[in-house]
Amino acid sequence: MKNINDYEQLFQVFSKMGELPVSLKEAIVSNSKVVNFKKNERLLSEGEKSDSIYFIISGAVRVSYLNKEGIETNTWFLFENELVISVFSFFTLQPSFEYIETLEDSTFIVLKKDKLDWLYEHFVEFNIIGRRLTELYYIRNEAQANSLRMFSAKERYEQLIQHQPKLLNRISLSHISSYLGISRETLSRIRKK
Amino acid sequence: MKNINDYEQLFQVFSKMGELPVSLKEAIVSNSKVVNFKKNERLLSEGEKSDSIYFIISGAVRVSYLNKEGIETNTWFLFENELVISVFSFFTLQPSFEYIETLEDSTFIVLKKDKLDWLYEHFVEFNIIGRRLTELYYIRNEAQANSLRMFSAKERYEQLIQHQPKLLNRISLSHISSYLGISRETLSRIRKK
DNA sequence: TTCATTTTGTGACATTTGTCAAAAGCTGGG
DNA sequence: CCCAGCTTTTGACAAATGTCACAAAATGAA
Repeated sequence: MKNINDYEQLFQVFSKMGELPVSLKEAIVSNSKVVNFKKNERLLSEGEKSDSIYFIISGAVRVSYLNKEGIETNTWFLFENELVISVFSFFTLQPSFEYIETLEDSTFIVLKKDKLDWLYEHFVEFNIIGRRLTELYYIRNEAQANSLRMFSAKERYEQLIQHQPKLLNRISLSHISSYLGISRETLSRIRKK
Repeated sequence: MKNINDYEQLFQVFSKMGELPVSLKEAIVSNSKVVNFKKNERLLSEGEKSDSIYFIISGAVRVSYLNKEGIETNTWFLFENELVISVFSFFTLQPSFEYIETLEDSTFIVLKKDKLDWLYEHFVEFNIIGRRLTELYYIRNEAQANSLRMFSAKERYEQLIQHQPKLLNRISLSHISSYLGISRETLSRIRKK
């Protein structure tokens, strides 16, 4: 089932971050799996530990949680060639308050955390790649926090159109509204203008 | 001027993240400096590149930027035993939109980015420490973004009292208000109740 | 202590955003 | 093609938060 070509995308992403010797590539392949999920299936539920990292070969996912009124709040949308974890749970090993769900039929490479740790240990240079990728996702996250602090609902929507237009094609507006930190109705009214 | 004892705090923080051999400790000392800043001095201004990482031995700083109306917006407050950079600028090497300013007289260990990269290169296990620290700060940042999306102004203030009460002792309310993403006046009214 | 400066609090009002209920629009399976 | 179920839009109104102007309080230097 596993096909070496499935890994080409992953290797390209990793190679941009640092040295990726063949021995490390082989170790990644032999420690991971390729899995398929249908649309609206869960990779992770609330209360579980996020013990796997997913690389999206194709498809899309959302990382979300239920706020105190039980309303879905989306914190991330991720697409092909991106990595998915529940940041808090994965890094702290504590149960997740978030869940992860596919938005489309999707194919992933999945690597268990203990295997990842094993790779970090046995291929010390792999820590460079891990560090750089963490930095990149961190920057994206910070941009989100700043945007929420700094801009009005309308401005946040305009920024999204500018910087992440593909979201609008692939994600429903109600999902986007909670990502922007506003209500469904407010987003609808912003768009009307 | 540089005293080996100045580094004890830093070494403790690093040691919690991973192996810190003596040779690496020595390399850190010989590649960094200890510097003092008075209250309200700038470590970094807008437009400059954040090319140094600061470890706070004592004191406090804020990371801030001016929003489009020219109003200060604070994104981070950092205290002793914490590390300070302008995340975006430091990781991307692009000019910073943020500035970094001391809130109190402060003492730092300062390490230039090129020296840090040299350390990462020559002590590969140092990447483990760097990766883990990046993960920790990432988690904190994500908690901020979620809080801004999920909670009302009042709730965000209550969370701050619960989780970071020391901020109230050391930081002015007007600085805290922009950190919480609300106006000075609204924070004042929330507090009255 | 005194006074200038900075920070914080208040009132009145404007604006933004949320909430609830219902209508309209869209979509995929049969 | 049609309908059930989902998503989006709309209206009316409520609540939260912002803005401006100014007053009060706190702070710090002389």
